[in-house]
Amino acid sequence: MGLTKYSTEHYWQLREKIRERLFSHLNPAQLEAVKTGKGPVLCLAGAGSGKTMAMVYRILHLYLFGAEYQRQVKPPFDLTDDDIELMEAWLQDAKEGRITGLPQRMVALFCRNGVEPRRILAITFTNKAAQEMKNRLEQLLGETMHGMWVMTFHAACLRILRREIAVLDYGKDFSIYDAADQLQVVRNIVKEMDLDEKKYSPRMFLSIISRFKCELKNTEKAAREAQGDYIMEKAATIYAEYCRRLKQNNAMDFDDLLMKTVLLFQNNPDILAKYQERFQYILVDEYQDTNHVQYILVKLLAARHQNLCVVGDDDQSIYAFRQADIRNILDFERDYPQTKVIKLEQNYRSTGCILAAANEVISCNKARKAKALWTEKGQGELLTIYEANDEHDEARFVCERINALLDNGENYRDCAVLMRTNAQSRVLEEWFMKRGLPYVIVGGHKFYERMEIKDIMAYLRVLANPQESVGLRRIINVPRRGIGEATLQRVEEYGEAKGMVLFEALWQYEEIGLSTRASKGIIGFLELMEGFREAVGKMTVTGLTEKILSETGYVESLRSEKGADSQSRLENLQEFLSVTKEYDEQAEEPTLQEFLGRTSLVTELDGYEDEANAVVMMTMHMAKGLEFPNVFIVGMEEGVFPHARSLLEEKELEEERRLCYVALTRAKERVFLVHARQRNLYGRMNHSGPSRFLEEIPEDLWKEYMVKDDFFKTTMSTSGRMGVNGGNSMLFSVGDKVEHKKWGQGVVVSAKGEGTDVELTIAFPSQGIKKLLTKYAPLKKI
DNA sequence: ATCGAGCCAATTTTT
DNA sequence: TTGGCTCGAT
Repeated sequence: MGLTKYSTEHYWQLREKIRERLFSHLNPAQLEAVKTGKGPVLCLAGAGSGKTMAMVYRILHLYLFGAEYQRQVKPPFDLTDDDIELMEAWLQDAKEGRITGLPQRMVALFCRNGVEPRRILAITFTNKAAQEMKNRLEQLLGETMHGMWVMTFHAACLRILRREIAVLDYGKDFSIYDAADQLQVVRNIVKEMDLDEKKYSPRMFLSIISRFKCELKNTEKAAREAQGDYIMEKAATIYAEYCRRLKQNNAMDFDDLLMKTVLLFQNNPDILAKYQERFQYILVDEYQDTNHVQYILVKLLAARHQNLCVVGDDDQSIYAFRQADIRNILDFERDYPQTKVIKLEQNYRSTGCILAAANEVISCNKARKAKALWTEKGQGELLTIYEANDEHDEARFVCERINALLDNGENYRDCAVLMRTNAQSRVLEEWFMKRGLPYVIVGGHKFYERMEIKDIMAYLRVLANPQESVGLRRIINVPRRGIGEATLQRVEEYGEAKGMVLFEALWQYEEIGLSTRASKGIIGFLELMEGFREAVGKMTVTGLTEKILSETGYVESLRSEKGADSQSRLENLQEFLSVTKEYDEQAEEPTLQEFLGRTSLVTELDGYEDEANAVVMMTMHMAKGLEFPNVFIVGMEEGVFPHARSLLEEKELEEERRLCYVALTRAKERVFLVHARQRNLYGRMNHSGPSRFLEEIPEDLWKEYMVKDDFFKTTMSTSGRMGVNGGNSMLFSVGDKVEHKKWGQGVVVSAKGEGTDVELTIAFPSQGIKKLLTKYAPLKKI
């Protein structure tokens, strides 16, 4: 061991060469973002400018080479000739274009002069982004960076809160309420206050409450500021009651996770200091989307070391309605005077025409940081604008152009249809089905929002946290066990009077004096729950879930229901069980609590990519961060896009314009913009002119598409063919031979229903006749 | 307790 | 036009 042939100087030279080589494919701006490890960095990353790559490489650089690269006096003590040879060989390979990952040994040597992973915190908004970052780092390193936190704001806060639960006035098994749970609580309050639900919608109050929390307003402050404004006074009252109930339920909503973490830090300087010391290097993705709490949270954590790198694009801020505050990014330099501003303006995604159009549109906004994307790509094709007769003609046009693209060698999955609102998808879907074009809708209703999933989750939640009444209320009579609304009201009233939560009050069923039937139901329920309670901790989450599903009779009651609906619910439950199984197997120390925490912070978006080859339809909001060779933007009319609700306020209009910018910059090769002369909205025919955004695109960047074919060819024909999209995006017609995952081969006997909910009747020779929803069933055409 | 008719409102939604 | 929700009849 020890060095023989080589000088220490040689080691440092090699290391430097390797470092240069590793980052050699980055452009100068990206490189600067990567190498500026110390101090505040504002990285303005335009659309398609290689932002994720810059972040990933920045972390890699910190890990391997530290924040301030410098030659050390001594090489690692255990450096050997073999190591030197390894480094030389790697360099040789790299020169010949064979960079794959880094050899373990090299990583091990280098990282001794780097930043410890546990000092790094990388925050994203979505699980998907966090996962992607982790994956790419893993790919480069061939190992995971243990101790580093790469996660969403909410996940990070949840972890901190659970760790610091001791100083929090909360039980350690607190539940996390999602939007539906929140709404339920507000609705109950509004009802009890005898407010007219029509005039004072719970939704509105909920959004005001969310704003209070995001602005870190406590109930007193909210009440003080509300004085004189009737609605706000009511809102403040509801806010106070809402907080009280969540507290009583030992529950937090999404906003609480952030707000309580900030409060925790503000009230406990020692705890804050601990995390400041731990996270010496902080990265924040999509900084333009941060709201006030998130802003403060980051500010607190970064205050000590100021090694804060935020990445974002003010032009892509499209979540103001979720309290995202664009000032956070616009004023970053003011907040951190030492800031180094780095602009990533080279775009690697779109053609010149697309980029020019996007630049022109966004330049109409006033509140923005000046920047101009450029590309080395050629001009590419002109954008296409089509004036459709109506929404059907619009959909027809999209189908037709996609078919043309297909003849051109493009794939379905290379095409995306972007719209302003979800409702616009209906007509498009109809036409896609008729034309036999496979498509997927991204977004829409989510797995964890399905009734059966919410039910089983509610059981699990209540078992983890019996104080939790919203979940309890949900499942107490599911499946039916004769505990009706009237009974519940009485139990609740009793509980309220005695200061008990619902679950405690239930135990007092004798005191309350209920009907025999109700009592029997409650006893049955309590006995069941007792059985489950004993199983918590002794069984795996999967085991517990199965126990609940069978002993409550949930599965049985679904089975006895006929129809495709209950069938798909059973399948969803099966899917849920595979989620629990995966968790049980993969988690280091599986617990019910952790499982719940994890799943409540998960959404669907995390992986539509695996889907089959199909056209992707989604809202423009959902498209952020994605890219497609061909992008269709439909509904380019005043009132639709920009949306009618945004026309009054300049601010909102600018947000719509940013949305347009986001939509345009999704495209790599081609953009098709469609507006309709008339459109059926809410059952009424509407005539609106072309979107102002169309007028903002210079004429030399687009061409108008003219109809060549006969109008009658474009009207919908009612053929017997009934197509459907599916998880697999397949189309089925009567007579098709199909293969089902479980039941094997069969023949489609009939198809009925509309939209995505087409129910197929399929004859399986071995299993008999089954009714299935294509949407959910694991079916394949053969 | 449960189901169906009728009424009303109607963006976007990373967690 | 749709879907979500309330209220009234079984």
